[in-house]
Formats: sequence, structure tokens, C-alpha cells
Amino acid sequence: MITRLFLQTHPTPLLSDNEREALEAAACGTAEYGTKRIIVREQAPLTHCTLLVSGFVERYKDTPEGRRQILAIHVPGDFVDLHSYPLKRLEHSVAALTPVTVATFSHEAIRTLTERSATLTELLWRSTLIDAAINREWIVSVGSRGAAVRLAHLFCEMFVRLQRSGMTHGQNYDFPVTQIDLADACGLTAVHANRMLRQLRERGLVEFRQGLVRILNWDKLQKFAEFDPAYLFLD
Amino acid sequence: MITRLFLQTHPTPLLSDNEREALEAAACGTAEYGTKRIIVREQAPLTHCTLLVSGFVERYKDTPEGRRQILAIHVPGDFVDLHSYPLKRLEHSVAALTPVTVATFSHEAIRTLTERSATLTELLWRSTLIDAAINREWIVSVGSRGAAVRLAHLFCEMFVRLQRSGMTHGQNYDFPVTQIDLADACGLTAVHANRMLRQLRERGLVEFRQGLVRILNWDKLQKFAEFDPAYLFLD
DNA sequence: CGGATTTTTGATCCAAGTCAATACTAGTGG
DNA sequence: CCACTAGTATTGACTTGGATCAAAAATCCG
Repeated sequence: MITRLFLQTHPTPLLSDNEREALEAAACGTAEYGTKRIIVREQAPLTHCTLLVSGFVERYKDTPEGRRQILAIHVPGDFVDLHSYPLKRLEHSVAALTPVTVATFSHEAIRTLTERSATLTELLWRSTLIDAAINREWIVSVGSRGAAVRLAHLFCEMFVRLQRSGMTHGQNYDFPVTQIDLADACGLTAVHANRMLRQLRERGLVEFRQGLVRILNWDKLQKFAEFDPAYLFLD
Repeated sequence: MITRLFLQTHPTPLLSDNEREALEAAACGTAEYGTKRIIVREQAPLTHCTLLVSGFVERYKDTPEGRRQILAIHVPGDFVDLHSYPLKRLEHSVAALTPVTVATFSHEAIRTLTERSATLTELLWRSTLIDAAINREWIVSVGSRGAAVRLAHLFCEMFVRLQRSGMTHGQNYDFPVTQIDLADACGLTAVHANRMLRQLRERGLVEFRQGLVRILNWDKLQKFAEFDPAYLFLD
């Protein structure tokens, strides 16, 4: 069941068994990528969408001055580029943060799904829009939160998203990225990200070490981060 | 023709005359709002989508500390909250930056459209995803561009978007927002935005005065702003 | 084991924020 | 039509959060 996690994490609108089977049947193969491998290259014409089955993926843009801005981080069960179906190409790149397994869906197969079920269409459309809502929350983060708060907010977001997929262990979760990645996601330098991580640890909020996040005090962390999960549309 | 500008600015995928008429027929009324009036309130349950017919609109979030982050600015021909169709509520608010006229479309009417035409669905879906691509470009702006560059980039974006709607006059266009709005969109303080505007003027790139943008040197401005319109999916 | 990333810490610098005061502008009502 | 007001815009002086530069320590990995 390639689509199990996706369906589990996207319960709205409710699909019929037929619709769930049609989605599963639309998958047309799987692929593997090693760490840092590019999965989708900016501006390349696309004919398939990619569902992340295992591992972590980033969407990013490199600026002329050599800075990298991470735009989104994906966890298993996320479509990483479903937006390529209506857009036909992407304005950013997609790369593996860890070794990953993905499943692919051809645009034609998705087109067929949209012709057959308005409900399934709504679900797929909705999932791309939840992505966009996360993009907007990141605008708020980089635009109007301090460095430590940004990092804390990201740890909260990943905790909730991974929890939904059953990928947390109590107050801990694996988040196999480097401090450089965290910095690139939050619009910081790696040096400053490192200092802010120490601060979060010393304040007893979160600890990040070797790809493992340990939440020390969820309530305090959530408050400190101004984190309100409404933008994740979890219902 | 309420949908004329929308169709004109969203040529892909190509619709049949039937589909164009069906979209036009789905409109269920118009409304007016004065400057600063809230059009859609964060978290309110929604049953209609809003197409901007005239005037300018902002989407924004207010943070606990009283900062406002503008997430998007809309121009005539844009659906300002088509994403409310799959999402049913929004995680941000929508307000009028100027006096505006909008047309509304009920979610049921949109549902009917999606049942009848996969092509029309793809067009509507696509328009929400272009919005999301703009959101992501704003992440890059606030996350990794300097203050003057951010402002310059915004002026470039608005120029291209307004040009597409025939709302520019040569190298000038009306952009009836305050410096406070510009600052809130770019994640800056109004004081610093003011200084950066002076710098852009003195460098001979753009001039912003009383809601009018005057592009002094498009080539230099575009280069300075690192502006590449690919993310607007103009084709 | 050995080279390459990554993490950590220190010292210094600068872009942008803050605080404050003045000028300008557009509405509003008498 | 002008005076009053509230919201903008502008400029100056000062502070600060985060960047930059540099070097050492830790970790990863083939």
C-alpha cells in the first residue's frame, strides 16, 4: 500500500473504497535516491509526480549569491511535487535529505483520476494547498520571528507532522538533517543557528543532536515558538 | 464579464467556450469593501470564494507580538481565496488595501464545475498553485535577500503582474499602498523601508511616491532585484 | 585510518531595529 | 474653506541581532 500513509494523513474529504483503490492503482513505480541526490530539477518539463514513501526530502532554491533557501521539508506520506501536475514544471528543485524511496504517478493517471472523481480531486488539490499554507507560515517565520523562535517553530511543526505519521517516539523524533540545513530553512547562517540551538537547549525547550530532536518541554516550547498547528489543517 | 481578467491572465490550460461560459455562470454576486475592511476572517468557516474585480487586496497574519506579516498582494483578476474551496477555512485573513469590488462563487458551484470539466479544474487548481509559487518566492525574499533587494523584487513582481492585466502605464503603475504595507510585506520596519526606498530612488532604479511606482531603469532594477519571472508561470 | 564535512566557540562588524522628533498629507467637521 | 486630527513619511542618534571571519574540535564515512 504505497498510498497508505498519504491517505492516513489526509483524511478530508472522506474517500470511498473505490477512490482509495483508484489512487493506489495510479502509482506507476518506485525509485530510490541517495542523500543529496536531486529528484526534480528546477524548470525541467515534468510528466510524473512523486510521493515520498520513506526518508526526508527538501524543496529549495539557490540564489545568485550562493545562498540556499529551503522552501519545504517533506516526510513520508507527502506528495513532494503534486503541484507539477497543473504546473508542468517547478520553479524550485527537490532533493533527498536522506536516502529515500519514492513512488511516481504519471500526470495522465492523475488526469484520469480527476475525470472520475471530484472528491478525489478535492483531496489531492487540498493536499497541495496545505503545502501552500505551510509555505505561508514559513513566510511569517522568516519575515517576523527571531532566530531562536524560528528554529523552535520548525521543531514544533516537524513534531506534529511526524506524530501524525506515527514517526515520533514519545517526545523524541529522528530529524536527520544538519545544522546547515536548519539554517538554510530558517534563513540563518549555520554559525548563528548553532548558537540558537544551544540557547534552546539551555532554556530547557528542545535539544537537537545528531539528527535527533528531543523535546524537553512541549508546552514551553510551543509557547516560545508561537506555534499554533491550525495552519497544518490536521482535521 | 466578471471572469474576463482572470481568464486573460490564466491562459493555461486552454478552455473551450463552454467551459469559459460555465465559469462565468458560476459567479453568484458581487460585493464592495472599503479600504482596510476585512473580506475574509482567519478560521471562519467559508462557503464562497472571492474573485477580485477591481482594487487591491492583502492576505496577512498578525503575530502575537503585534507585527503584521503580509503573505500576498492581489490585483484585479486574481482569486484571492480559491484555496478556501478545498480547505473550507483559511489560516490567514484577507483585507482590502483600497476600495474593492469582488465577485463571489459558492463552493457548491465550484464543485459542480469540477465534476463537469477536468480541464477547468486543472486551470483553477493551477491558479492556486501559482499563488503558492509566489508564496515561495517571498520565502526566498524574506529569508535571503537584503532589505533594498526585497523591495526592488516586490516592485518587479507587481510590475509584471499588473502589466499582464494591462494596468501599467509605460514604466509606471499605480500601487496604492503605504510604506507600512511595503514594510509588512517585506518583513521590515517602516523606518527602514523608507530609507531603502530613498536608496532605490537615488540609485536610479525605482521611485515610489504616493502610491505610484515609477520604474527608472528596468534592466538595472531587474538585475539588482535578482528578479526572474519564471515563478509567475506567465505562459 | 584519513580526509571531508559538520559542529562549536571567539572576536568583530554591519544591516536593520528602536526610539524620538518633525514634517507632510488627506480626511472631517464646523 | 479652513482648522483640526490622524495617519504617513522622513530624518537623526543609538542599539542590537545576526552575519562574517577564523580556528579548533568533533563526527562521519569510505
